[in-house]
Amino acid sequence: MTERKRIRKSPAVRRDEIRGAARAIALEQGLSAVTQRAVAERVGIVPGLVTHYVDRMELLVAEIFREIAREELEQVRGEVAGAGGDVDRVLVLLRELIGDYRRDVALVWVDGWSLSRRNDDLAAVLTEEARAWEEFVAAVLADGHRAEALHAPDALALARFVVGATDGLSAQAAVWAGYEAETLGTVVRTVAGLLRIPREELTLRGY
Amino acid sequence: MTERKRIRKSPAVRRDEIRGAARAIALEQGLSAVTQRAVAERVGIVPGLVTHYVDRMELLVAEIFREIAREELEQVRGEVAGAGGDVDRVLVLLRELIGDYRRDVALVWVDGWSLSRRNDDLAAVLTEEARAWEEFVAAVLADGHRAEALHAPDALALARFVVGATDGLSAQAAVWAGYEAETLGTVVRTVAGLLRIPREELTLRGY
DNA sequence: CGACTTATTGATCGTTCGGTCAATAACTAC
DNA sequence: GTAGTTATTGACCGAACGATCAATAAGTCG
Repeated sequence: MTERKRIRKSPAVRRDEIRGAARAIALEQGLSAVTQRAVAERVGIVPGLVTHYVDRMELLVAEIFREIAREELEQVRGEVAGAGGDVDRVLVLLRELIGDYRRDVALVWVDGWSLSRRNDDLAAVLTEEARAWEEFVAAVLADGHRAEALHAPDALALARFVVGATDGLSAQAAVWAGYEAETLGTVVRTVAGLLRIPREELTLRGY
Repeated sequence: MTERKRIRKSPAVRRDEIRGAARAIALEQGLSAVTQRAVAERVGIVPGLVTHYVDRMELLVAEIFREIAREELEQVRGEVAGAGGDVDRVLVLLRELIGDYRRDVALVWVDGWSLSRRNDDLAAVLTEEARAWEEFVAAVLADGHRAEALHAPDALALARFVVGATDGLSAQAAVWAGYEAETLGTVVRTVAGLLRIPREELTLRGY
């Protein structure tokens, strides 16, 4: 019925199609749904062709995870860079992490944590990306500290706390969504207090 | 070689053996390793016998998760109940959640989050147990608030924050262990600040 | 001791997974 | 137009999953 002529494409294009399909599946149905057959069907090719372009499926999953994590980090990085002062940068960061968090991406992180026990490639990528996040947040905090807009003597330790806490909170929100809004305020106030950001800075911004 | 006489046991005993094996596997190798065959081999029976006692495997996984989560909650509940004052109860709670957290249990929670997308029974249990945790933490905070030992006007919102944050932090620690100790101090100080517990209360306890 | 209940086995089914390979046909280049 | 390169197919493996069911034997009870 739906038998059509086989279309021959350049390896580069095919590779992109496969990675694109894998990425979409990961975001829509989770990392563990990224299977040879699922990717093949989405691209409209035969399963065997996927492995022809992908050494091992485990590796593809790991690379797709990296792609998604990097994308998110760069997006937040952009938002934060666009913010005005040092305090604003921190507040924008928190809003991005909690308020405007992306449910699909949060679920991919959860999958990553769970799968990394059996997928070594994924485990390696996971720690890399987590480190990248920590360093980014630490840099934002350190900048604010240098500018004396906030108090963050040990920026890295604080960053780890912020990243860990927000990860957990977005994971929660992702699974039983419902109270992101009320949580955002609590998180912002908490971290702001930790950073000794003056209370009036928050109130005049509506937190 | 290892063929031995078949041993016939009472349904109750067999059921316990199966649940025990499933629990051990979940803690040692993760929730997704709780399979018909793995459980059967561990008990020393044939795979078919497992399903004979267990309706559906998905349900067994969900029930095992509940067992593990409840166990942990009750253990922490006990520790907290044994603590002296209201402030101490909160500090003990945090120590249990972050410092003395159980790596295997934290990983089971991560697995649960990830698997619950495809296992509805598990998803239901997961939300139940998460609610139980929230309510427990909220109760501890509310008690402290009533006793005027700390400031927690909206105990449930705060509890959700604490649970979410500690979940994320223990998940992190579970995967790339290494900085639990330094994290504990940060978390304790953060939450203590949020609860407006006087600083001297912490210093004289060594935080 | 013999009969009955049922816990237990062993065999089997259908599905999905990752991975391999010869055969084929679509483009390219001469 | 024709030959050659190779992207693509289709047909396979073996392994692991959940699940079902008749046949069997262990323990119990009269």
